[in-house]
Amino acid sequence: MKKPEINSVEIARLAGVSRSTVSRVINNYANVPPDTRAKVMKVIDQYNYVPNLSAQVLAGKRTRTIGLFMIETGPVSRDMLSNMLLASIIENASAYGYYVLTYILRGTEDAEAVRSVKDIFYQRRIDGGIFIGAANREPFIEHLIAEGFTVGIVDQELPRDVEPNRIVVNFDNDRGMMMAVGHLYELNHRDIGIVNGDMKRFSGPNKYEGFEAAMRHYGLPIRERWVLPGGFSEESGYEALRACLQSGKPLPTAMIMANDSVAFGAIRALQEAGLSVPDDLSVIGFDDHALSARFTPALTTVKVDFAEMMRQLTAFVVRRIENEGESEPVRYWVHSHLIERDSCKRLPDSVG
Amino acid sequence: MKKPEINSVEIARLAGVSRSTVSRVINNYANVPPDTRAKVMKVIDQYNYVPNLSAQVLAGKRTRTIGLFMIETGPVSRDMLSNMLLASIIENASAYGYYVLTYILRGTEDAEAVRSVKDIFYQRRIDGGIFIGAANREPFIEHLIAEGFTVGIVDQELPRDVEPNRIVVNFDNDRGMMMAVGHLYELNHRDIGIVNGDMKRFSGPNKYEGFEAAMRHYGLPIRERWVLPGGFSEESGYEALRACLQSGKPLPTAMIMANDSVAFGAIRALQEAGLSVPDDLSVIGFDDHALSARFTPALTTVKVDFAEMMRQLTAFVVRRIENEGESEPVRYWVHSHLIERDSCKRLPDSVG
DNA sequence: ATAGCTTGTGAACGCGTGTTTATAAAGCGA
DNA sequence: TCGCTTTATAAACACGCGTTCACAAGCTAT
Repeated sequence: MKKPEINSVEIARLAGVSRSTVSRVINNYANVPPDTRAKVMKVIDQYNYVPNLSAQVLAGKRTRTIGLFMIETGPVSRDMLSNMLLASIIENASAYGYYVLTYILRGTEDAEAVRSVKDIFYQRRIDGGIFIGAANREPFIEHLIAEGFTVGIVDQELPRDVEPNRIVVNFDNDRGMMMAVGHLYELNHRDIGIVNGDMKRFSGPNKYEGFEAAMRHYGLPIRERWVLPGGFSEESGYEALRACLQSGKPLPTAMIMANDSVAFGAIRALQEAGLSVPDDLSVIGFDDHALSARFTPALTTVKVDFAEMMRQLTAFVVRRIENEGESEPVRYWVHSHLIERDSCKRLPDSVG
Repeated sequence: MKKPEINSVEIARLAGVSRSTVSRVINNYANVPPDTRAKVMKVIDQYNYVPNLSAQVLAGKRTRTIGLFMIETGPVSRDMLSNMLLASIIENASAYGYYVLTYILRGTEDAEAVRSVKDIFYQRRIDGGIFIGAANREPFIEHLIAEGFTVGIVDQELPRDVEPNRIVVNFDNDRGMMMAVGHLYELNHRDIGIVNGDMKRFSGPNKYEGFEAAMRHYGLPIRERWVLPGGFSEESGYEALRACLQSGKPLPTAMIMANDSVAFGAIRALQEAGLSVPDDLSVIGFDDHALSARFTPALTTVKVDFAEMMRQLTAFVVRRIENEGESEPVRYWVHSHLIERDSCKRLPDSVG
């Protein structure tokens, strides 16, 4: 790329002032009289002068850049790397005058991952990082926090205790499960099952705990045969239901799925077995996947407001960046709400 | 963020050499003997030293950053901002040691848009830009090229003449249409219609031209009543078919849609009117949207290999960046191929 | 042994900007 | 008018690194 001919020295010369005066104008210092400021601004506008960020950074300014690290752990996070997440982070950052540098990370297990993220922080001097797909409590994150970086996390676990220096936004899975079970309860369902996500990763444990609590709240028993092991992919949902159907065990009247993809797979298995959703089984998913509204049957699901979540996360991160002293932990729960579509059926009022 | 205590001065001191020797080691200069290099490298590794990019840039190096500009023009480009595009650009750039700074641009009409892109180039000194959603020939792009920036474009138009300094990858819509019409022809369809995209934007005109050529090639007439005006959204597809059905005109036996979203809408309109796809009408879409495989009926569509397209585009842009002299125009057509699913029906062999 | 050459290395400068410090100008009270 | 304070501006330094240039040490050829 060709070099722009113009720099602050030139601007100063053209405006007939010194370079430091130009700097004071650009950085909105108080001690520059209106007429001088106007004079300088005129030249700046005329020549479309923009300060060189590298020089500014070298002289001690921020890069106004946030690293967005998408951690790739199988197909799950591919799905996460969705329009919503990225677009909202970029738009919100942009509103604060920050730019987003996106980086795809394959896993967070090896030392190489920590190393490459640290290198990006040091080499490119990004002001902060947002991590999608990493758990709050894993060593990877701990390392980065220990290094003193500003870190924002989309967490999937329940918080156990307060971690300092940390900015975390959470899915409100508890509430989501409560609404899902509640909705089914209102439709007179009493035999409710669940296809779990990966119980070692992401929202798996959290959602199951929420399910337990919700069932307890509504006074419903959890039957082990209706707690199906799963994952977060469509395949896992398909396999879970196929295995269940093959075992010949009776089905519940409704099932809650770890997410919408799982629901798609589960429904496919049911349909292949000649069963109908919602007539033979009611299904509720999680996430409100882009597909869900158009799926047949249109999927009832617990929608998480991702846009709002990212808006908050970005705001917190920017704020932390701009108030260097701060280090209080931040936790933000994003509301979820139920979207009723066609995959749940009302049962006749029972005898009770 | 706290400052890293270590810089090249420190490294030099610790290794017992001068700073320029450190620099020579880092930049792989020839005239440094193996033992000196080893000595320096050891200290570098030990302290996890990474050169400060801002300082490197200021001293004349590249930022190794590519700007990814997603132009937002209605819901279309929201759809474009998909996993595939972004992930492939990032991954490919990453393989070349480049990073991606993503920016969302609302339209390219006003001077403000050009201005903000230019500012990013000058201020952040990105090495090049990739533009998604901008047409190759619009003034916006011309401005940027004139400024001397390295620019890569995903184009939607047919090339008319050779434009210098330009890197463009194209959808192969002609071939796609040829395959779509050919497929229908093989299934004995002779009455083939089309729901056009926006004829003023993106691939609209290109696809229609391809459709014309393909129909001509197979010796089929184009009936005006089966050329429906549309857009690129699901709504436009729905409206197009609703209007068509309401007019009471007879339907063709098959229709090609501007893209898969349009097809979803069109199919919805047909189903609402009690018609079946593919029994009453065969439908082919474009793009192989994430939904298409799971849609009911699973949609036959022309798939464009976006990943390959982005791979090529990124490679070209990086190459252009690294060979500063070059300015030959680059054009690359990405192959498309037909994915047969369930939305097309074979008609009985006709009398002919 | 000396001139010429090669190889390795350090000193010094430049990149563009922010910021501190010194200086000049202007205003003010007596 | 003089000394003092305030205000405006310029000069100088720092940021971290690449690179050029000069120089020293080691080598070869005569």
